[in-house]
Amino acid sequence: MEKGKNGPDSRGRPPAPNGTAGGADKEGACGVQCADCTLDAICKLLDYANGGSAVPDGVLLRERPVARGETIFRIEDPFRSIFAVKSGSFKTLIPEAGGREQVVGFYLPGELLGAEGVTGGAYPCTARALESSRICELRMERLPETGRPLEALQQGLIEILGREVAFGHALMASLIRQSAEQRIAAFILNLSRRLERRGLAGRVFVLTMSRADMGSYLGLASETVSRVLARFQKAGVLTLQKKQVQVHAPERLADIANL
Amino acid sequence: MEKGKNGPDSRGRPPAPNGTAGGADKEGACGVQCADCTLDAICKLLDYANGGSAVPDGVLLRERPVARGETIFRIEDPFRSIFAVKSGSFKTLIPEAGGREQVVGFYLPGELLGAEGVTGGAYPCTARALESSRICELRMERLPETGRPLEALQQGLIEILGREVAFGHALMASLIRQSAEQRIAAFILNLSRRLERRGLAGRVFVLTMSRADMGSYLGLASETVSRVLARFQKAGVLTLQKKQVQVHAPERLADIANL
DNA sequence: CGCGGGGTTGACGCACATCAAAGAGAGTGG
DNA sequence: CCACTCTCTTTGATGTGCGTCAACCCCGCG
Repeated sequence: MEKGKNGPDSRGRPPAPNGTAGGADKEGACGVQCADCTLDAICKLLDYANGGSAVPDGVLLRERPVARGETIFRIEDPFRSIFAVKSGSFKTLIPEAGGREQVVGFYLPGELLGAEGVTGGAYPCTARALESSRICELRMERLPETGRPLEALQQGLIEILGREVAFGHALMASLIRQSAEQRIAAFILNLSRRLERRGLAGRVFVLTMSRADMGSYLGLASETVSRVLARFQKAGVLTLQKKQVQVHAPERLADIANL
Repeated sequence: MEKGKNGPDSRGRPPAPNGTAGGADKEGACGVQCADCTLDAICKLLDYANGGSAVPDGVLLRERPVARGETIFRIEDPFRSIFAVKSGSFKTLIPEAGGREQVVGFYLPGELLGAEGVTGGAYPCTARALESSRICELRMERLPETGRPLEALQQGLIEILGREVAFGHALMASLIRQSAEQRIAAFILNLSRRLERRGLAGRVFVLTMSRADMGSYLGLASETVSRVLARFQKAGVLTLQKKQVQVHAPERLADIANL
């Protein structure tokens, strides 16, 4: 359980209208620095890290705000860009019969979105913001304009995709065959670790997605998610008030998840 | 219809083999030509396709035989090579608590094994032959010796990994939340299509893995796999004798799987 | 103030895991 | 060539985790 994709972010305030002009809020506390972003290696390569770039405009778009509920790409859209989450959180989903949607991933600050579309020319899923967020966009189709050697860029991509694949395997192993308690324990723990890896708070954070989203992702009914979380709270493993979780005993979660 | 799980692309990694019937494994009739192998683009690039290669020996090892039950790489082994299945079939697995093992993938002729290890420097799972098989091995660490531009090789890798990721998503969507019948129908159908894509027989083939392996992969008990297959047979959707399956009504399978 | 969506909680039933036992090959040894 | 063992498969009986249905609560919003 570990690698990849799912999760919320650690912030706490749901929706700010639009562009919380950063300051008065804790918005600052919940994003990642470039140094903690997965896209950083590529940004640096493009000389974007220090601003004085000779690269044409429009190849890398920095820090665009995205409103809660906004869709940044839709399934079947032609593949254009890879996105890095700078703050906030996203889910990816696949439409299902009957108008339902299956959540296939959650993305936290510092993680990359859309790399799955690099093959096949189209995105295999839809990506939607769970709260008001900020993203960087790397327009793949315009990379050749930069005149940079592609080799290092490709190397970066390979790293990213390789991690996704390995994570996917581990994830499958943890979902299939596990009880509801095990899945949810692993999920919470996973979120916690991913946040900490980026230098964010991993013991106290906000579950930005709905119980139904979690359930869809974990293959459980939202009622079950609710019940299990209540059980965890009763057992003193964590505390939750509304969407905010505080993890008291990560080791007990690990134990439940049988890691 | 609900989740479409395999859609247009359908690559993947489930299981199955094809092959030889009967008791001894002869793998003659069930292999793929180089033209149908995923590694082919890279082989060609190395001039291996036509034999007259200036590339140092030992970079690409061709057609090594592998005995049933043999392990070609183990979890945590340092990453060295990517393997292409030329004939036979493999499973990949992750050890679980309690000595059990979780099957995370099946690999058929023409498919690639081990690409997941390209990141992180180690294989994230163990790969074992389900029957006596043949593989080609591409030693990644020695690629630089070839003096070839890496760009095209990398491009190939990106394609491969991208497909894996997309497939993983679709797979998750199809496993989570589906009934035993749906999972098994989708599984059989997936095998069938993957075989056909490589020019092998997709209506009659051999399930080289055990029911327990299938169950592990699909998140079901082996008894359930057995029962469901029997039910399918009774319904006239397929016939099975021993490990050999004959699919009579792929469209009914698709219907059950709700594709 | 009334409406609607998300969350919690309870009752009920079913699909599937688990336990158990018997049958079918396949490999081994005498 | 025939017992013997071991593994894999099948089939039956029993139990239970969690999905489904339904009611209710809480909160934000128009």
